[in-house]
Amino acid sequence: MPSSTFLNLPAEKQEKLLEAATREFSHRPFNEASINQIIKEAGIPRGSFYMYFQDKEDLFRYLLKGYVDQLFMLLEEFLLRAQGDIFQALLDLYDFVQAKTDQLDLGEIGAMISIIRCNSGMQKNSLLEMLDPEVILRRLGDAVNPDLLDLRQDRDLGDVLGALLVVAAPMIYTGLQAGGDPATRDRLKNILDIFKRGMGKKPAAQIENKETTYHGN
Amino acid sequence: MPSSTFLNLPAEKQEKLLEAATREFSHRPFNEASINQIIKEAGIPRGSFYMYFQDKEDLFRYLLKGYVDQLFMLLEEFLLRAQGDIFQALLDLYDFVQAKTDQLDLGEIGAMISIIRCNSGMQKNSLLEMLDPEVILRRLGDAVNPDLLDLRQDRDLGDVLGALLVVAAPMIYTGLQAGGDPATRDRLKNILDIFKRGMGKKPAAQIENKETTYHGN
DNA sequence: CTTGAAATGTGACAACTTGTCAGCTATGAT
DNA sequence: ATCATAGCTGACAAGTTGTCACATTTCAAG
Repeated sequence: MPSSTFLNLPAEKQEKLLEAATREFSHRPFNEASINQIIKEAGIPRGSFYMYFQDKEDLFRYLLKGYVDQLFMLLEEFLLRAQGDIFQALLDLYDFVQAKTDQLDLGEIGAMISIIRCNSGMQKNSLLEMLDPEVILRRLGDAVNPDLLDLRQDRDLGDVLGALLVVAAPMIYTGLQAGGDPATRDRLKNILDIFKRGMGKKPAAQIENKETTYHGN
Repeated sequence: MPSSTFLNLPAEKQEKLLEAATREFSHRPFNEASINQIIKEAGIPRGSFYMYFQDKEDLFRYLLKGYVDQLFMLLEEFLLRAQGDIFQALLDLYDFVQAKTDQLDLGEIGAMISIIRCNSGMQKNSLLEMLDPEVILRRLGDAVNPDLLDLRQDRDLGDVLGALLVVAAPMIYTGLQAGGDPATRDRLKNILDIFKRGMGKKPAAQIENKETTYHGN
């Protein structure tokens, strides 16, 4: 978290730093990104930087948090449009992000995508850190239509949303990396369908003997 | 990947380096871990280190890969014991890892747990990187009993296993961090059950017996 | 206005870090 | 005994980070 000192700064100065940071983090992965470079470009002295943020990680998280917030807002919007159908909304989000990929320079989402892409190696899943079920439930719970889901306990909505996002999030940026490979979208769709119908064998087709054929693949 | 030079080294010397690295990485998170410290402790000169590994990340990945391999082997073993029931095997793996937590110093798994714990901040999910569906399918495909699953296309087994591991893996080390909080195990069990039966609303008539084959404890 | 204490800004600095490279030594084939 | 090859080495340049003593601004009270 940035210090109050930073938040009290004129908005213009804040943005200059944040922009410089975005540029740096979208060109070099976290461990290679240089505070020196950022402050040089933002035109603030070294000492000041450490007034504002604890360290590089502090800055990185703050930046990413902002972008993740935007993603959540997008997902919320898609949920509303799809009448609370979370499966549909996730596919819509995938398509939206994918479309933005081709026009990277367009606004905030583009910047986020660059950062994620560039940090896909070691830091790839810093994003996933933010997928805490509690948080998800608080943010999306109201936008989801529970009538479309098979919920049997209070906790189920949180568990379902958590699992969905944990699976969908990596696929969304796998899609980014593959640059719109339709196979990735296909897989996302297939997995969502499997989640919907369940992966356990249904009684109708149940077969009792196990030792017969499951060694050949 | 380490160079062939490293792999040709006397096993004793290799281990000394790997052990030193394990110690370092389980005390400081990746970006703070120091190659200097590692080589000092392993008693090899700086130049040599760069003969063996490309850089710190190269070493870290190699180390982690070894541990992840062990986890896969464990999961495979649990699969065999559970007659190919992947849901049961994941719960068994959770319990096994959890039990080891209380006795950290016991062997390789203990070391792995320390590293994961220490790198839970920024690098938390480097592990997840290794959860590529293709790899999972190749490693576990044969040990899974497909008769227990509702598979409708060739690709479904890979997609199902991929999704299961992506969801279960973070929960397994969330459990680690919480130090055996029973709520985490409960949640894992609940999510697995939801996956089995499906999260989409069923037409009222179709709801039938669910907990037949699965002996949850 | 003046004063002075609190908040903020600053850049030189010490203590690291990393990867490289010119030259060293061991190995083993001829 | 020779020599090429592979492996080993540590001093080094170029970079990194976080700190701290000091400078400057802000602003309320006298």
